Amino acid sequence: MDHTNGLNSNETTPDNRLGLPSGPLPNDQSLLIPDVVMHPPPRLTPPVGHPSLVHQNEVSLHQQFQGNYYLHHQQPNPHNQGFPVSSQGAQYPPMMLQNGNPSILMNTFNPMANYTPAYQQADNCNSEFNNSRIVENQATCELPSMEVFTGNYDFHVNVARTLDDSKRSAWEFSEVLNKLFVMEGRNVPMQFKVKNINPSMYVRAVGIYCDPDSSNKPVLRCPNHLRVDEPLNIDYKFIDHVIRCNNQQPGSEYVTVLYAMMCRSSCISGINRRGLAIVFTLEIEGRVLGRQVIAVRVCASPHRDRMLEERRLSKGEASALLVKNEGPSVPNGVSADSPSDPIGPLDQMYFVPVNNCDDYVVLARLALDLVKKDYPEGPVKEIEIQRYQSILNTMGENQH
Amino acid sequence: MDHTNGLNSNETTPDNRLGLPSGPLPNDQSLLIPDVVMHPPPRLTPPVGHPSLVHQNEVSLHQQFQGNYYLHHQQPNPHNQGFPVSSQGAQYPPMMLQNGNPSILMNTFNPMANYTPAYQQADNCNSEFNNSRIVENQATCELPSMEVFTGNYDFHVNVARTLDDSKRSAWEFSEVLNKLFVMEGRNVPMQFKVKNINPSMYVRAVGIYCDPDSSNKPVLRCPNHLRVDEPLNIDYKFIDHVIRCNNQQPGSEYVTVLYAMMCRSSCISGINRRGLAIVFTLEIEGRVLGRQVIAVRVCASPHRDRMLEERRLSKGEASALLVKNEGPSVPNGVSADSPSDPIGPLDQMYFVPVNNCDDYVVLARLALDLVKKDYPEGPVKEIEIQRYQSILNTMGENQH
DNA sequence: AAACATGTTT
DNA sequence: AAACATGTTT
Ligand SMILES: [Zn+2]
Ligand SMILES: [Zn+2]
Repeated sequence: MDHTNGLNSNETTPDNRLGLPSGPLPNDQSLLIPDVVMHPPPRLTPPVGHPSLVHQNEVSLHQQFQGNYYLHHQQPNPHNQGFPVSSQGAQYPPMMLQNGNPSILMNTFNPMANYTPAYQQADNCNSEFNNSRIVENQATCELPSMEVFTGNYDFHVNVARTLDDSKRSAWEFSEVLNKLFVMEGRNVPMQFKVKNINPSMYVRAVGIYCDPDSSNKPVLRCPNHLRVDEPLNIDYKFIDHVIRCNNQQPGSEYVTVLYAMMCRSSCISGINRRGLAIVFTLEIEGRVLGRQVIAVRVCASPHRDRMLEERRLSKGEASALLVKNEGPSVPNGVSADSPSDPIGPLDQMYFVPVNNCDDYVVLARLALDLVKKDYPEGPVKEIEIQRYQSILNTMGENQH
Repeated sequence: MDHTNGLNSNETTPDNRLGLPSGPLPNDQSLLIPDVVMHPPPRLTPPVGHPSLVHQNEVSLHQQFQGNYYLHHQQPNPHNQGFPVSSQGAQYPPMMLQNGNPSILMNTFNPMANYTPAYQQADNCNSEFNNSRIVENQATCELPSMEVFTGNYDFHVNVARTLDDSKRSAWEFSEVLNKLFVMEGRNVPMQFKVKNINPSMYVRAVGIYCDPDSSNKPVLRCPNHLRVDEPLNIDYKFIDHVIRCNNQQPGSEYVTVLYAMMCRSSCISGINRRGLAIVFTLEIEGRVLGRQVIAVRVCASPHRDRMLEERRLSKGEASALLVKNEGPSVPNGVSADSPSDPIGPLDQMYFVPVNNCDDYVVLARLALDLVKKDYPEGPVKEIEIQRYQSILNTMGENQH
């Protein structure tokens, strides 16, 4: 099925109709809210995972968050969909270590991905964050990938267990369905694990419809919930985003981020009973390092509906259900690597930590040479070459 | 229960929030759409009904619509509710005979009614119609009366029977419940019978919640249905009105008007499952001549829901249902008169047809004298005196 | 028309 | 938690 015809659609977003603030680039609504102090990784140990182009130390997850670092919280980033005034309810709270060493970016970039040049709306960005790094990318494109891969940073997400063991708890997570059942507007703690965390990493959360007939459409709030007089819409810029990131909590084992779903799965003229998933991507500078997907149902009775769906699954009726309305129940199976490529795995980024300026320059020059030698001619090669030349210029390579 | 505190509420209407057109008098959205040629009454015969102040001929209903006359169609008239920017989803298609004889208005006016001076928004009015006659009145006040009375003009309304005898017809009418069950947006023909029709008469339709806790609130469309990109909202001025009058059909027995309900009874943030009724008032110059009330449920399955409610009624569960959600099931019982008063029945208007200018003036002078003699001192008396003096001025009473 | 889906009331 | 209310799918 070809969904690229969405490029020619005349879709408009309700925020325009309702006179919500829209800048010259309405698709980009990136936001950074004030930082929260967290802990940096104390030491780096050799990495595990993809060997190519990687020279890096590893830090165990137990040690990962023991220092002080900032966890930046970035708000929904709509994607560039190639047609006017259409946005996506996406959220990506970036995790940033502020005291990281300088690193050389050894990047493999998927030339086939729907990559959109970075642009930002200044008024959506917190000045403390170098938001030029947060870009539209394949995670926010018209048809975001739902392929799960943990990547070299062993990216995992886990829904925290609710403390309410009654049958009226605000959320329940079905392991067998890999599906979150949650009431509208209730915070759910999501726990992210990342090995070898880097200061520039962040997690992006993008809502996507499971049904291929809808998965090229952005997940936006319904007209009812868009009412500007809704208490929860006051003093909030992204009232059209279904996924809202409410804050984040530091921890020693993982980073916990609170997400709330601001529409029901049944919301009329909104999600409209379509199956929904959240795609979490671990990213750096717009490159996807890992991806996790969780199906979500936002409903009034999470317990009842979870029981019904699990019963249906066990009765073998799941296939009909999942194919039609819910989409594939987001297999928990994980591939450690992203799709392979002549020049190495795509869509991933690796970092070579160095603790002095001279070595940094030496490694950057080597990386530049490798790109010039190994990359096929094309825009990707040019971008990568520019990257290293920019680094070398900055580091005073111009001096001699 | 005292509902007058609604006067102090800070309610606002969604049309303001959504930036819909709102004139300096947002409560008044009177509209007249182009006239439809119908038939005038061929002759006048003596009247039946309330004797006081009535000198008039009667025309049988069979003869009533045999000539040519215009049936004006007027759109929802919001009421003045005594607080800012609140409007009511009201509709009143006026029936006007264009070739009627001049008449003296012998009016009894209820001094206790919440009468609001007439004002109009020029751009809402069809120029062919003297819209200064269509006013805010007690039918559009904060707490419109739901008392049924046929009045001296024997005002009756009847829901046309659907031609679709399947169980999926667009509407069904329950006689026992006096309740219309209708799908959203589907036209329902309402048949109005009026004895002794006068060219200035019209029918107003106002939606009202049956539950006293809500009956002082206007019946407005929900945010979902207010979307300006809804096809049915294009080129329509009153998208916030639940009751839409789609046209009217001449007939020899009665006037048929098509009404469509533009929200479901279940619409979130709108009717929100509250019981609803339509109050039809036969009026002239803002005076109420008769009133009929029909309960309405706008739903996806009119047949099923009618059966369920009728079954509930027969099981004696109706009382609980009706009191709580549906309100009194709008008794079909009818009183021919409106509440009595020392100077005669209130809220009704009678017409003395005369076929020459001189007699018209004589009768008007007599009416003036009667008002001066019998009416208690007060604003009502002043208004009535002004009315007759205005008539006499117009008829050249000034000449001598 | 019956079964189902899904929010609300009891 | 079960029953009910009410839109949708079969
Ligand atoms: Zn919603
Ligand atoms: Zn509605």
